[in-house]
Amino acid sequence: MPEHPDYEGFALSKLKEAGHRITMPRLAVVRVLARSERPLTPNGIHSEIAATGGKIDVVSVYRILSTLSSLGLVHHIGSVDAYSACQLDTGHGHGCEHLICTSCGRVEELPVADASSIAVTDQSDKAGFSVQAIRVEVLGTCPECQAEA
Amino acid sequence: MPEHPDYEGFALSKLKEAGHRITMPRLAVVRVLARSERPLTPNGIHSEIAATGGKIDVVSVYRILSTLSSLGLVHHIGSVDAYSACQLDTGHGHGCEHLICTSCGRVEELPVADASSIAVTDQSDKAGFSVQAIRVEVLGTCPECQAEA
DNA sequence: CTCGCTGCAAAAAATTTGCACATTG
DNA sequence: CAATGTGCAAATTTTTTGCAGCGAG
Repeated sequence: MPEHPDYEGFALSKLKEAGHRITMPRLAVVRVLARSERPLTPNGIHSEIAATGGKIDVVSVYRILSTLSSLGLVHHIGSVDAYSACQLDTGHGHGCEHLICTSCGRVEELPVADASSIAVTDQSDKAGFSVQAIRVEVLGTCPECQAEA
Repeated sequence: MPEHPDYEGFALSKLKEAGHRITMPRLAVVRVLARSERPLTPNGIHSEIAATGGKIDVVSVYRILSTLSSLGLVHHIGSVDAYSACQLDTGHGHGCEHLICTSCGRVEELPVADASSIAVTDQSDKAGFSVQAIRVEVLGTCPECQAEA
């Protein structure tokens, strides 16, 4: 049950669109990200690929992540210092919200409903701040983990 | 014009309160953080102290940051991978919002007005998610930098 | 005095860079 | 065939750990 319906296709077309080549290492990274329910570190991605019989250098993982990142295809999640596939159209310039379960580590990605309002709403004295992007990380416990407890 | 009125006093009493000793290295780190308008990396803090004639090992900076962090006295800002002084009372368990100017690097810290509502409001289907903490990073341009442009 | 904290030395981990070769389009 | 991207080796940078001695309370 991949978190992203067709992240692979989505990512590959974005890559092409940006004039990048579809290579095996890139495919491998994209696939691993697509299937992972939790954010992965560069090392995690590398081992994941290795575990699946794939062969790729960690260095390439870094480079590929950086490429994907510039295309908005992955998000670096600060609070856990790892990367997660991102399929939201970042075209509208806002950002997205991550629900991070501190128990199972799973990450849900959601569009920030009304990005700029978060910033502006609660502080009228900061209203002059022009919002380019927003990143929201919500740490907590997902329903499943609550049930287990 | 320190961003934090009396961060030094605030931090020191929090440290004591938690049974920690007030040492010179800790004082130095707290002061640098209090006076910095932008988030600093461990290295940045170290050089800043050195520049002021202070003498401290980077290792200590790491350890001190970790202590301060556990007391909620500093926040690690993911999108810039640096630390910023934090004076908000984190007692209410929510979190805080950072306005980060991508032009000058300055950071404003604000309490998240209605933390859980951010998460719950915009996705009723995720309502089962129990929120422990929220981190919001708003990237954009501050009024001053807009004026300059 | 005593225990916590620091500095120093060193190890471990993470990230970046240079370059020759392989591969995609 | 012509870039572009990869692997490998190695350098850098960042972060962690162990331990003996200093110093705050």
